[in-house]
Amino acid sequence: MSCEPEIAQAVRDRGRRLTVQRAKILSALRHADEHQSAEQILDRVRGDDPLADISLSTVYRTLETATNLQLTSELRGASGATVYEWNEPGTTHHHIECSSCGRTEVVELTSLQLAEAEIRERAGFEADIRHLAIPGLCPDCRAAGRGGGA
Amino acid sequence: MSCEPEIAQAVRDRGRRLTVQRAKILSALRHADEHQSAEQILDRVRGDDPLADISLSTVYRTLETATNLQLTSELRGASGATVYEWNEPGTTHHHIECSSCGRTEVVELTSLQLAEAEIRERAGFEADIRHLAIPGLCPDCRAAGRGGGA
DNA sequence: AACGTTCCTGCGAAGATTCGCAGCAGCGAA
DNA sequence: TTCGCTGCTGCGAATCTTCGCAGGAACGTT
Repeated sequence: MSCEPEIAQAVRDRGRRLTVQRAKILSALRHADEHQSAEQILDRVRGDDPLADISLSTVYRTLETATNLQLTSELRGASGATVYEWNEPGTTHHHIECSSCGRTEVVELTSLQLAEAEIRERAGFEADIRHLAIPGLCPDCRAAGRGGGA
Repeated sequence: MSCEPEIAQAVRDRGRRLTVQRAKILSALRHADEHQSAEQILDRVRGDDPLADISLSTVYRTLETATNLQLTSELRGASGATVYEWNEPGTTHHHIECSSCGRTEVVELTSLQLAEAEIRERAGFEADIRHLAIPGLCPDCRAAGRGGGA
């Protein structure tokens, strides 16, 4: 894919080594249209190149590294599933997940930028609120009276 | 402890059964001064009553149930640790966690209430933003140039 | 106080994620 | 182009969390 040089650049610019494994893992995630689990990413890598034999540990480690480098985001949903997604630089969006049926929706939230400022003031932390998993109740489950109470 | 009737009430009010296990687990968490892992809660239960033999599965299940009932909150930090805490009714606070050194800080954030309204408008979800784990960089690590870039 | 219906629990197994170690490979220097 | 340092990978083991099943217990009813 044509964007691989970009990925390579991004990794090296941050002082890390570009390995074939990293290139393939990040490329697979980048070209996925939605968030992916570690296992799904590995399947994609193998689909692109059946000879690629990358271990699952490496997938986890690469994604951890890339998340620290802010190339990707890691979302640990309340349902227990951990998924990853590529960060389009400069973009922001949040995942709201129904705690009753598990459905997730992607939303852009401008009000969260205020929270970053508030955190900086109150705790001195430099918060990174670009991609958050927020629990909630979807319209259907709310209408059906699920969640919350009995 | 004197508050056990309260816990019993809270569980029964929500249509669930009050078992000795639930009472002990929730009581242990309620009296802890900070968030606890499942293992730590089990240790506390055993500390209070060495005869108590509660399985770890039950701790996990009880906390899952209690979280759905909004009696407790579950925080899955970016560092991978999952911890639980008792919800003081009507209170709100957020955990900000340094992605470099792992230190966490508790902050009250009023600006997040705006986000609930924004989510309701844009996605129709009823978000529950009372206890969130937010990634960030603590002042020390920021000063030391850790995290973020190279 | 006894009964029956469900919900809960404990156990063991399965699944998911992280860790430790030895060897390989990327990248800068010569 | 070759060399060397150090970071990265693969593997297997350890840890954490969830699941499925069979038996036991809570609560409403009688």
